[in-house]
Formats: sequence, C-alpha cells, structure tokens
Amino acid sequence: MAARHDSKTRLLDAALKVVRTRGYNATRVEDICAEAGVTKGSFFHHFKSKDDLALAAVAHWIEMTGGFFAEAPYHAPADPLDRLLAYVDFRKSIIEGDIAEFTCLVGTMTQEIHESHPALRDACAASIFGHAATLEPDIEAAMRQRGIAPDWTPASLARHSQAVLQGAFILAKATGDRTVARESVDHLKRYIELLFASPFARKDRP
Amino acid sequence: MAARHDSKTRLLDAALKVVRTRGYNATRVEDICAEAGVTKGSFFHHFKSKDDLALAAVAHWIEMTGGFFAEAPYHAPADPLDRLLAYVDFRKSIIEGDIAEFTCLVGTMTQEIHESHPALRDACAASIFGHAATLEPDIEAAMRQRGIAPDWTPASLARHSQAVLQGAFILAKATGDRTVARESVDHLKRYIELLFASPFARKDRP
DNA sequence: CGATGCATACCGACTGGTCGGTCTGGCGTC
DNA sequence: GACGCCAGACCGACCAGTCGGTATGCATCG
Repeated sequence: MAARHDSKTRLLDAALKVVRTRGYNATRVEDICAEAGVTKGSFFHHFKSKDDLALAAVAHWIEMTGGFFAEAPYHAPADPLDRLLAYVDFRKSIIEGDIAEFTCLVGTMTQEIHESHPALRDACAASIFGHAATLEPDIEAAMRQRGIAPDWTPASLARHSQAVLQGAFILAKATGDRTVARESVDHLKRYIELLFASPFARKDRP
Repeated sequence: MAARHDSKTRLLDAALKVVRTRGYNATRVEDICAEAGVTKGSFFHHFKSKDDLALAAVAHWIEMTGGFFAEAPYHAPADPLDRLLAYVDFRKSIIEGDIAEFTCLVGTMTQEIHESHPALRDACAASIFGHAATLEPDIEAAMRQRGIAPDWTPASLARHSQAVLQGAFILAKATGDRTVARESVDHLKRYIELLFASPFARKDRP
C-alpha cells in the first residue's frame, strides 16, 4: 500500500475530501497530509504553497467530474429532453451518503475565496460553467425538437440548474439532511418538464 | 461622532459587512474592530469570543432581515399568488450593488462552519428556514385559491426558492457578476408561474 | 451640593499557540 | 553518485484572547 510516486495524486484526492468537509480556510496543510498519509515535506515538494495545491485540486476536480459525468448513464436516451431529465435524476441519485461525498468542491471554495483569490475563483467558475455548458446541446436540441421558442436561453437554463444544485447543497449543510436537497432537485425537474410541456411556451399553439 | 455605548451594535454591523465579503474564517477579529472603529479591548468586552460574536451576528441578522422583509412592499397585492411573485421580483430587485450587499450572511457562513460549529449552523438554519416559512401562507393560499392539489408542499416550494437564491449568490460570486443571479431568479419566477398556470396541475382539469 | 464608591465601557500592549512554509538530511532508484 | 522523492524538526508571522489600566456615568451619603 501507499506506494511511493503516487503521493501527489493522494494529496489531491485528500484535498478534495478534506476541503469538501471543512472548507478551504479551515483546512490545514497538515490535515491534508494526514488524510493522504504523507508528510509536509512531501506536500511542499509537490506544491509551492497551499494556494498552489488549491489550484491543482480544482484542476483535478474538473478532470474527475468531467470523466464522471461523461461516463454517467444519463446520456443513453435517444430523446434530448429525456437526456436532460435523466441528468437531473442522476444528480438527485448521487445525493447520497456523507455530505462531503455529494457536495461540490468548487461551490464551497468559491464562497470563501472569491474576494481574495481571483485566479482560484476563476478556476472554480470554469468548473461550474464548464459543466453547465455540457447541458446546452441537449437543451437546445430539445427546444428545437419540441418547437419551443421561449424567452430564456439554453445557457441560462443550464446555469440555473447549477444554481439549484449549489443552493440545495447549502440547505443540506444547514440541516445536515440530504432530503431537503433532493426536494429542490425535484422542483428543478418539475420546472424543466413544465417548460417543455406547457402549451403556453409552444410555437405551434393557437 | 462614534458615541460611546453603541460599540456593540457597531461591531455587529461591521461583522455582517466583513463576514459577507471575506467569509467567516478569513475574517480576523481586528478586521471587524477596524470596520467598527473600535479596539480589540472593546470587542472582548462585549463578546466572549469570535464564535460568540458570530452567534450574536446571526441573531442580529435574523432581526434585521425580519424587519426588512416584513416592511417590504411585496405584501401589498391582494392576490396571494401575486404576493408570492412580487416577493420573487423583490428578491431580484435587491440584487444590486456590491456582492456583499445582496449576498446572504448565513448561507455564506453555513458552508464554512456546518461541520465544526453545530450551534452556529443551527442558528444559520433557523435564519434560512425561518425566512422560508414566511412564504408558506401565501403559497398555501394561492394553492387553495387556484384549486391546485399538486405533489409538492408549500414548505418545499418555499425552501426551494431559498435554494435558488443561495445558488444564485454562489454563481454571482464565481463570476463577480450580478447578472447570472438575476437570471436564476427569473427562472424561479417562471417556475412558480408555470406551477400555478399549468392545466396539468389543476384539480379541475378534464 | 460635593465627595466617595462602584459599575460599566473601553483601550492597546502583550502572550501563547497555531500553522504555512523552509531546510537539512536520508533513502531508493536509474 | 546523482537525482527525484520524502521525512520531520524547525522558524517566524500571524492572530485569538488576556490583562492591567483609564475614562465615564450614576448612585448614595454626609
């Protein structure tokens, strides 16, 4: 176990875990080292500073979540709206276990560092909005397919879905209970269904 | 100026301002003192510790926001659904100015302290869910008046609205731009309109 | 009325612990 | 034998909290 040469990855994984639970500022370098089973020497061998690690951790997060969502089953349905709804279902289904396990690293960090660490904030933003952007093609396809020409854009709905999720995580942290988060995701799903189902939104209505 | 005897209030006001911008952990006691134009001695005369101040600041926040929303104009409309939609409009209209000015103190703090300070977390939760609860009567009245019997509860929609707002604030912090936040509030409003307008949700549909 | 005493409000130098970051030395591997 | 990788003692800045002190009411009594 704990082979040499993988300390860097283990530090990054540890950082994700610890920062997601404690937050960024409250996380000490030694907490991450302890979680990774590594010493400070190793930490500062791989990273110039704590902030440097944070940047790397966000990059690592983007890479991990990118793969995770790319391979998730929600892309299967043939219908684009079904894919979108399957995405929402999938997001709901992974709200499971410990808070740190389903919560978003970059959303958590953004709150703490948006004023003080512009570079880090931009990296967090790239993660959130990059992920949101992956939803746009399906939203746009669904709009075309259903003949809808609304006063909102695919991009704004994609961003809104991320807002709902981020907000749901906050409520979950406030209560210590996943239920309230799932509930909000249900509302998001209902919203999307209504957006595409409502006769008032259809081009072809009388 | 800066009469004696109001240091405590000035410290609380300063705490709201500084914590909303920097976050809780990154805020030093001396930052709050400087903002309040008061010294450390005064701080620790009024508060046992930084955590003690945090608790008092949340209580102060609950009191301030309680009065602010109670006196806001959105209660004017006679129709309960109109009141609810006016609330959403109002929330959108106050997303203005500096990020710290429209952002939520307790949402920010929750993220940082939910694991480490249970008492503080409960106080934050009380603020969020207490505010959400003020929306329930109007939601319920609107449901009755429009003859809607949906599969969601007034409480859950009230909580969802808070989730959207909290999430919108995160996106605003990530981009440094209010626009994304307002956009999400627009989606929330559209959702509520659809919920009450959709024939699929009506009791009296064929 | 002034003096005396006491409580509350406030000040700011200081302390003691904490934590990011450094440095020296060692171990394995090519 | 040099170089990447790591260990952990150590340093120094920083900061929550302390402590001895001063200032300002506000009673009560002679």
